[in-house]
Amino acid sequence: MVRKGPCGQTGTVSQGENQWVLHVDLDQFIAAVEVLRRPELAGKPVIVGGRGDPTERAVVSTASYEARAFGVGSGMPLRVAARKVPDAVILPVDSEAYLAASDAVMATLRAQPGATVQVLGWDEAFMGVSTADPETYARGLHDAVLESTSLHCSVGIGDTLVRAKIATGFAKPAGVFRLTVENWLAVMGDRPTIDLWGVGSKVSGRLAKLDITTVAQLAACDPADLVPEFGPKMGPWYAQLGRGDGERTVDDTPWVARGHSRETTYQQDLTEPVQVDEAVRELVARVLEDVIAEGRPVIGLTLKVRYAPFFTKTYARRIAETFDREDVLAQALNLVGKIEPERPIRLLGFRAEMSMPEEARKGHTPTRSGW
DNA sequence: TCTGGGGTCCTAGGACCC
DNA sequence: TCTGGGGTCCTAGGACCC
Repeated sequence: MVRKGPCGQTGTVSQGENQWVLHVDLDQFIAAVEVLRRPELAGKPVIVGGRGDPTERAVVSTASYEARAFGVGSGMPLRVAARKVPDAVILPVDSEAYLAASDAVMATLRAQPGATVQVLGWDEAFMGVSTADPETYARGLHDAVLESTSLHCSVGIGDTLVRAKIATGFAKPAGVFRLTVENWLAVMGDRPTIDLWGVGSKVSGRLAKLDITTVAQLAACDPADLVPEFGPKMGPWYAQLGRGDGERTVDDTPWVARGHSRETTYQQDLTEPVQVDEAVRELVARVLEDVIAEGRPVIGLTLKVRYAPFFTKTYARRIAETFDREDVLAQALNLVGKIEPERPIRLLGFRAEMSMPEEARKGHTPTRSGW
């Protein structure tokens, strides 16, 4: 499915001063962590999702290779997955275990000499390294992670963050792949735009309406031509993405959250105002726990409501900086007044936006740092 | 088959001010 | 009495990522 091995590039190193971006991604991270602590699961179809109960409203977080062979993938309703793989082992999500494993992996990456580490999520990170031989460095990285955590990872090598990130897809499983300006079009040119990091089904569809279906076509287009469809920022940005260009520097500035949110899908739709009131109080309390732990004032609130079956509305409000529990709760309950009565509610979410320290505003974000 | 939970950023349109 | 144009703030919604 994905190409493996060396990319066959020839000639000189393209990077000045041997600076490289590596993207490290753990293989089957969640399933691998579960198998580590229950070795008897090795080789079996393992599905992790929700509370591990396939009769509940929940989706698959990760499926092992054995389960994927049956057509199970992330995001699929747990109920459907269970039907596809009748003898699957279905496990509840155990975030704390994954976080602990993640911390061990990241500590190993940071311990590499001369490395700058930018964490992207539980199971992946960018690394900035200086070396004349990035492939050897990458294999050493795989071995170091395996030795310290018993987990396998794949490593993408690139001259930009975007190329390194996409390269990892060709490195899996447990391999190394290099993607630079020199082989970008040869490797990616004929592929559909949706293969790009940051292009999903909607954007690839809108690009197709402009007769842009491949990465090569996107790379060749005039950025200005995309502005009418995508706006002044996103238009040129998609064109740049098509070329694989973008940020080249790995930034290890600590990440500062813009806000915190909690949301819950109810196993039975809420129909009574009393239930809604109670549910919002509970969400607000959970969000405030996180906010108070950070010690930063709240400046905005958003209430998200999914009316059954699948119609979502958000109600937002900017507020005067406050740190007061009762104040936030009162204003949240005020937003509840906007909810349409008489409609069953399947999901409620609550988000608090926090004030940002001026110097942290530039701090990178976990998922869009390379943009 | 019936769709989680935690994030980020962008855009459009209305309100308001000068 | 009716109206331009620019700027900023706010709300709602959309798209994407892990």
